[in-house]
Amino acid sequence: MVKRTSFEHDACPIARSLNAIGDWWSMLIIREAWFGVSRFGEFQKKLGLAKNILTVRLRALVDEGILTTAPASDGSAYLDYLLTPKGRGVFPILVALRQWSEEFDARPEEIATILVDKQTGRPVRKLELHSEDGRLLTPADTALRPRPAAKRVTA
Amino acid sequence: MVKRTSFEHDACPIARSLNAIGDWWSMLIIREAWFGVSRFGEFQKKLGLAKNILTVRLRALVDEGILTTAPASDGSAYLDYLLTPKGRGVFPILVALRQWSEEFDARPEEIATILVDKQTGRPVRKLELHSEDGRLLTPADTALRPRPAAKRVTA
DNA sequence: GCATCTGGTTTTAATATGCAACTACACAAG
DNA sequence: CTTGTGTAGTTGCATATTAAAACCAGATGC
Repeated sequence: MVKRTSFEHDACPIARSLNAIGDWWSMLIIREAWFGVSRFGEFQKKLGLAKNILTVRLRALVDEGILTTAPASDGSAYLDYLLTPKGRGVFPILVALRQWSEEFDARPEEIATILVDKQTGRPVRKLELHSEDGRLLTPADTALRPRPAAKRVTA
Repeated sequence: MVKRTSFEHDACPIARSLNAIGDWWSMLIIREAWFGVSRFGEFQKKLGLAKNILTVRLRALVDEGILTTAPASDGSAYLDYLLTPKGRGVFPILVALRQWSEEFDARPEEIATILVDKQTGRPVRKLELHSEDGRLLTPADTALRPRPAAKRVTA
């Protein structure tokens, strides 16, 4: 490849996200972490990926501040990989991916799980985008604008 | 790689989504298509990716039903690549990725654009997840459950 | 103290990526 | 009709990244 294109300095926030979590495994690692998986071996077993890849991915996720390593937790002096707030912030992306599959997948019957409201056990609604004043927005109701110049902290 | 792992038959909807649009370029192609880009050369110029890669990606996206080719549109008898409903359905994922960057990126000042409500020009709210009966849900309010057996169409 | 488990690293092979050069076709000008 | 230019790709090759499998070291278990 000569060099995998990096979007680290791209001005598009989507590209920047992808740069951090847009590869095949990172998102799935975050998904597993979401489910409470925290140990190297557990990730490896559940995802079935090669250990060297897992090593690299975990390190990258830690570098990006999406995971942290905690010295221990269950006694055995090994590492726990835990989601940071930034990592937990990926949740809407996971939900969006999930809902896209649910809506458009060619074989939805192969999908094993559904996301439900814990309180009622009923499936959740689709993600909604609202305006500042609370109106439900469709994609067509939105537009992109240049970011306003950074507002200086009043000093 | 011996073989790039495929999640086509994975039961997890997140993995299935990633299988379709989880690679470096596909999401960005969809983003550009969202902005109205439809021609091969335009994609190539805006994204700066190699033409062979673009060819492969576009074909894959067409195969997956995310894009369609329309015979023409502006006169010149070339192809237009247009989003299908499935492709437009990616919008929430794009928004989620964007908002994640906006919230957690280490250098948010480098982000060039913001998503606004067309009507007021004000930034949109964060994506919201609601229960069936309208309560706003936090990640902790949700759980995964096995998909109920497919409901047969009453026949 | 010896085997085994966990958490990796190293080696090697396969695949994907990217660049550049080349082809095919449409359309326009001369 | 011949040449020229722009679009839309394809092909070939060098290199990077990914993956599998073997290997290894320290901790644990017995």
